[in-house]
This record gives sequence, structure tokens and C-alpha cells, in this order.
Amino acid sequence: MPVASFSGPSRRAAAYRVPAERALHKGQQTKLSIIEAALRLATQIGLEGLSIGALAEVTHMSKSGVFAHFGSREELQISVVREYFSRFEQEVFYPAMLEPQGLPRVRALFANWMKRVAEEIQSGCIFISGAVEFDDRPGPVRDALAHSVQTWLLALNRSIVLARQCGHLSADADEHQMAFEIHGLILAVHYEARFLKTPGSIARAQQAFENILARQAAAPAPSNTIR
Amino acid sequence: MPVASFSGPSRRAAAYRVPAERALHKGQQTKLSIIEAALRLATQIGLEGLSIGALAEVTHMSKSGVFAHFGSREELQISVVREYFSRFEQEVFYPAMLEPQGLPRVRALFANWMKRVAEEIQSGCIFISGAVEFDDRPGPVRDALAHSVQTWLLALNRSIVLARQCGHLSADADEHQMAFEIHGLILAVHYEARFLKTPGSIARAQQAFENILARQAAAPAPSNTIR
DNA sequence: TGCAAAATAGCACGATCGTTCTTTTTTGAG
DNA sequence: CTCAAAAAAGAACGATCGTGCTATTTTGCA
Repeated sequence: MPVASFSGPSRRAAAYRVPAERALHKGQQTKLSIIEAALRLATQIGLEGLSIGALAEVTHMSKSGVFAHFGSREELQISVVREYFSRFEQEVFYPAMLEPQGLPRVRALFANWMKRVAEEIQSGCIFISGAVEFDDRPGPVRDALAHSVQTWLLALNRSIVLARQCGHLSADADEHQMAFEIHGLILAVHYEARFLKTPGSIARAQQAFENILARQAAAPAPSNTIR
Repeated sequence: MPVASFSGPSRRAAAYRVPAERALHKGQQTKLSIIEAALRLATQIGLEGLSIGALAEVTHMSKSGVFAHFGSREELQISVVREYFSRFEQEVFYPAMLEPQGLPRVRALFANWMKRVAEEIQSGCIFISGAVEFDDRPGPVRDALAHSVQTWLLALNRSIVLARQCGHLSADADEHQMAFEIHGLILAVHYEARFLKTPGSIARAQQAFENILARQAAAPAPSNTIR
């Protein structure tokens, strides 16, 4: 069903060399390269701006050749969202999970996120542009987008809870409130750096992040455990 | 040239009753009603989604009838941005300016803004959707959008500076940093309430705003002047 | 009330869109 | 090497877009 990842069951069980067994060579390969190009296009001009014609031109294929891989534009958009989320996981989420629980992991999540946003100032973030494009347009694309973002925000929430349980944050630290404010920082960086071209936005976000942590720093220990 | 406002020179000087003198009755009237409808459409589906055909249908006019008032789609979009900014000034900026300098004015700016954002959860904000649509598309529409937002952010900055000068904020309060964080709160409310449909986002933003103020509260007075 | 000018409608244009069909080319297991 | 299946191309469709032309209607001063 999806691109890669879940290559679990659903095949095998048939004859010795069922056609579906070998049917993943040239096709899947070019499909991946199409998604690669679509990802570049979508980050720049948005999921809605993504057109099959432009995609065909970029990949040096015919419109119908591109189209056949997805069956509909919507399916193409969903594929792009899934691939984008997958890379987001690879670059932001998984590396942060290697950090020890508590503040180090929270910091890593934010740092990785900021690093990615900094790169995306040139290209654009699908989770942000997609939110605007699909905020009142129900359907599977919107669902895929919202689910991706929710998953990510939930991970941030959990890391904050762990930090509190570790004693790295004060007992009354509200993870939802903190996650909300951190989310706002990302949005502000994207807005001010990419649209307004305000210099120094990334540094402001990092400063604001420290402000949020400082406010919720663990109370007891005189020489605190923060940082 | 524009809709209303700058009806300064450039006319007069001609004959006693130059045609351009009386030429603002029926035309300007329907033009305003078109902009009204365009504003509704643009807040919902974005400035890019705004099509002359859909606008003609909504206003019960012909495509060319609508078109003639603007001469180009781009000019229509610019008119919408200008009208949107004008209303933003009326609802958010001017009422806040009636408040006394210092924290009351800063609070009023934020409160009016939040009230407006809360209403826009149903419709949408052009300054946010437009930023995504035009973030890498140079031209007069982008300029009009960026100028509007910059104007607003500058007003917020100035009100913070005044609050510091009044002694309502600590002497080392950084207005740019505070404005950045406040801007992030607006973006987060819009994102989470309108796209993710997370309940309670507005309360979170208000809480976060209080956190920002509390951090920069005036230092000296034991019984502080804040609030 | 007449009449020029302004406002609006009607129509057609080239372009682009997603999609469907049919045909050709390419792939890869036997 | 053969040959069926997969992959890609080609062409056309209806729809919608912004825009330019030319009529027609409406407006509002004289």
C-alpha cells in the first residue's frame, strides 16, 4: 500500500513465483524518483500547487506516465505527505530518541527541529503550508497532514512529561502549555524568516526556547540540574 | 488608483466638470461590494484560490463585469489585502491606541488581536495564508502583504518600548524578542485551532502571553506595577 | 428628456488542469 | 531469445482559468 516501510505480509502465500513477487523493480524505482521530485515541488509551491504536468516536465516523463503511478492527484499528494513525514522522523525524531530521557531529549527534539526549519527557509515546510491549504478542506490529504503533525506534537509532549518525571522540570510544568509555546516558535521562525525575511529569527526562537525552559526549571535543587 | 483613502491630487486642475470628477457613484459602490465578497472568499480559500469566475457567481455578475473593476486578478488581490489591512487597523490597532501608554496598551493590542483571531478560526486570516502562498513569489501582492504585517509588528514593538519607558517592563526587556514570541502565539492559535481543531488553544495563548509579560515585569518596585 | 459616458454583459481565445482511453515501448522471467 | 506483462507515451476530453474584444444596458449630468 505505501511506498516502502510496511513491506509486511499480503504477498507470499501464493504460487512459487506469483507475478506480484517480482513486480517491484523498474516501476517502484521511478515512482520513488517521482516522489522525490514531487517533494521538491511541493515544499516550494505547496501541495495544492503540485501539478502533474509540471511534475512530468521535471522528471522528463509524460503526464500519463506520471499519473499511472498514483491513479489520482490526491494519491500523489498523500504519497508526498507520507514521504515528508518519514524524512521528518529520520532527521528530527529518531536522532533525538537516542538522547537520554529528560531535558537532553527535549533539547534535542527542538534543536533538530530548528535545524530542519533553518534549511526549510529556502524550500518550505509542507506541514505549515499544508495546514493553510487544507484547513477547511476535508479529505484524506488533510487527514494525512493532521495525523503527521499530531504524531509529532504528541512526541514532544511525551518528552516533556518524561523530563518532568526525571525531575528536570518543576512538578507543575504543563506539557501541553509548553508544547503549544514551542510550536509557536517554530511557526514564528518559518513566518519571519521565510516570508518577512527578518534576520536573526532563528536566534530569537532559541532564546525563547530557553525562556520557556527557564520558567519551568526544577524548583528544589539550589544548584539546579538544568542544562 | 486605490479603492478609497488616498483620494488626494492628480485630478482637479482640468475643466470645470471633468468627467473623472463625478465618476464615483455606481461604479465605486459595486466595486466595494465586490471587494466585500472577495474578502469573504479570500479568507476562506486564500488569495490564490480567489477566482474571478467564482466571484462573479457570488456577486451575481458576469466575469467581465467583475474583471473591469480591477483590470487584472493581481489588482483584485491587492485591493483585498488593502481592505483586509484597513479592517485590521479598525478592529485591532485603533481601539488599542485609545488605551493609555504602557502595559494597558500592549494588553489591548494582544487582546484585540486574539479576539479577531478567534473569529477568524472559522474564516481564516489572509496575513497567515498569504504568507504561505506568496513566501517565494515576488510581486506587488507579496509586497502589500509583507508591508501590512510589518506595519503591524512595528506597532506592537513600539507599544512595548513605551511600556518599558513607562516603567511597566524591566529595563532590559527586549521588544523584538517579545514581539517575536507574541507573534508566535498568534500563529500557534491559528494553526492549532483552525487546522488541528485542538480545543483550548486561545486560553493557552493567553496564558503564554502572561508568561511573557511576567518574565519581563518591572524589577524595582516590590509590589510591582504589572497588571 | 436626451445622450454621452460609464457600467455591465456576452463571447471567444489560448492555456492549463486532472483524467481516460489507446497504443507503443520496455522490462525481465522462462 | 521469446513473449506476456509492466511501464510509459500519446492524444483527446471537459472544465476552469485570466483576459481581450465587442455589444448592450444603465447611469446621471445638461
